[in-house]
Amino acid sequence: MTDTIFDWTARFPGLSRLEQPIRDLLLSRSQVVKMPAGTVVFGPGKSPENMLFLLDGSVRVQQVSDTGREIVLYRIHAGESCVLTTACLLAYDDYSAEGLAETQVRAVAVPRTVFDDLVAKSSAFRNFVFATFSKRITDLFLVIEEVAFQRIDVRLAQKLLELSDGADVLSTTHQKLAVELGTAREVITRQLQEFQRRGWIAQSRGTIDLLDRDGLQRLGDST
Amino acid sequence: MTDTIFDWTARFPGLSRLEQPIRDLLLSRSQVVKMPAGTVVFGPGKSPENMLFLLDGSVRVQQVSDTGREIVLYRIHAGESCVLTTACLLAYDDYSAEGLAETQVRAVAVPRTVFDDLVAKSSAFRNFVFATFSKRITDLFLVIEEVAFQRIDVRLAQKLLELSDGADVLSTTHQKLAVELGTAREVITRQLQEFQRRGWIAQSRGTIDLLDRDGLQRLGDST
DNA sequence: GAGACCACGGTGACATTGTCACCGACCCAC
DNA sequence: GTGGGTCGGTGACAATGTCACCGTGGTCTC
Repeated sequence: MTDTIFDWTARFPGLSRLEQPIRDLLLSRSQVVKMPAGTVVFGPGKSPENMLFLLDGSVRVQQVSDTGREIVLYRIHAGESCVLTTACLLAYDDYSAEGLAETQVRAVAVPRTVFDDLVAKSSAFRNFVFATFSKRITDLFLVIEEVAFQRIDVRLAQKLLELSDGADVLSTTHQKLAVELGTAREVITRQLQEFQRRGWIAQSRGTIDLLDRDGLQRLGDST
Repeated sequence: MTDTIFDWTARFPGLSRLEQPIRDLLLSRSQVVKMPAGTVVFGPGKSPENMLFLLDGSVRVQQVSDTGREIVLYRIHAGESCVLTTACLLAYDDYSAEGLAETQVRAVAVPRTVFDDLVAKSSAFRNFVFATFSKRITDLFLVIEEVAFQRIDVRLAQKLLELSDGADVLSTTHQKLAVELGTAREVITRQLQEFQRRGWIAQSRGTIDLLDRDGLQRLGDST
C-alpha cells in the first residue's frame, strides 16, 4: 500500500484542472519546506534552486537601489507561486530585487527540471504559468502607474488599509511604510500627522490605530 | 520541389538553437505581416491574436493612466519578440497598457495555438520564452527604480542619449520626452533649458541637437 | 542603577518636481 | 490671409524629497 501524499494542489485555484498523471508527478517530485521569518528566499547572488508554491505565510519582493533606497514591488501570499521571479532568476541573473519571508513560510519546492517537464507535458500547467506571469506583470504596471502618477497621501491611505487586512490596529513603523511606497520616512511622518489631525488614525510608537476606515477609503478611492 | 521559406529565425539569437523540426513548424505555421507606423498593435479592448517577432521597426509599449497621463514602459526592437505582452493578454485582459508601432513594422505572426505547441515540444523554445520574459521583468524593475528614485535631470540626459542612438540630432518634442519619463512637459522644458545653458544641447522646434554628448553622459552616469 | 547605544518619530529649512493658467510663435489647411 | 492646432516658454504656487538635527523610549552592558 502506498503512502497517501498530501494533495496541496487543491489550494491553488489555477492547478485544479491539472490532469491526474501531471498532478501525481508534481506531488511526487516536490517537497514541503519551512523557512523562518526573515529568510532571504532569493536575492542578488542567491539564485533559488526551486520554484516555490506558498502554503502559508508571505514573501515580500523588493527592489534595493544602489543609493540604499528601497521599494516594495509585490508580495506572494499563501495560494500563490513564485513562478515569475524564479523563472527570471533561472534565465537572467544580474538581478537587483530580493525576496524576503515576512512571516514563517511553508512552501512546496519544485525543482526547475520538474518545472520544465511539467510545462512541456501539461497544457493546464502552461495556462497556470502564463496566468501567473500575466498577473505579476499587470501588477508591476500598476506599481509603475502609482509611483509615477499617484499622490502620496492617496497611496498611503490605500496601503494602510491593505496592510491592516481588516484589523483596526497596524503594527509598523514610519520607515517601513516609506519602503512600501518608495518614499522617505519624513514624508510618511507628515502625512500620518495630517491623517491624525483629521481623526482617521491614532499613533503610538510602532503602531497605528485605524479610527476611521471610511475616511481613508474615500481618500484612497480618489483618482 | 518545395518553396524555400525565408528563415527569419536566424535574426533572433535566442532561436538559433531550435531543433530543425521545431524550426520548420515555426516557419510553416507563421506568416510575415506589415503594419504602418501608428498602428495600435494591442491595447485595452484589442487583444492580439498572434505573438509577434519583430523583423524591422519598433513597438512602443506605454501605460495610460485614467487621468490621461502616460509613461513609456519599454520598447520592442527588431530581433525581439512580444512574447511577454502577448502572453499576458492571452491570460488576463483588463489591461491598461497599449502597444504602438513607432515606425513601419515588419513582423512574423505566430498564432497562439502554435505558440503553445512550440512551448510544449521544444526545450530550446521554452528557454527562449523564459529568457524573454525575464528580460522584460528586470527591465520593468529598472523602470520602477528610476521613476521612484532617480533625479529627473539624470533620467532626461540618459533618455536623450538613448533615443538619439548615436546620432547628433534628435527629432522629438518636449511633450514626447515627458511621456518617455512619465513627467510633465514643463519639467522637460526647464531641464532642457538648463542643458542648453550648459552648452550640451541646442534646441529648435521639434529637434534637439546634441552638442556635448560627454556632458550628458557624465550627468547620466551620476547615481 | 548608570551609561551607552540605537530605533523611532518630530521638525524646520530648503531643493526639486509637479500643477495650473496663460502666452506668443510657428505650422498647415482652407 | 486667416483660423485652429501644436509647440515651447513662463511665473506662481503646491507637493514631495532631502538634509540636519533633536528628544524620547527602549535595550544592553557593566
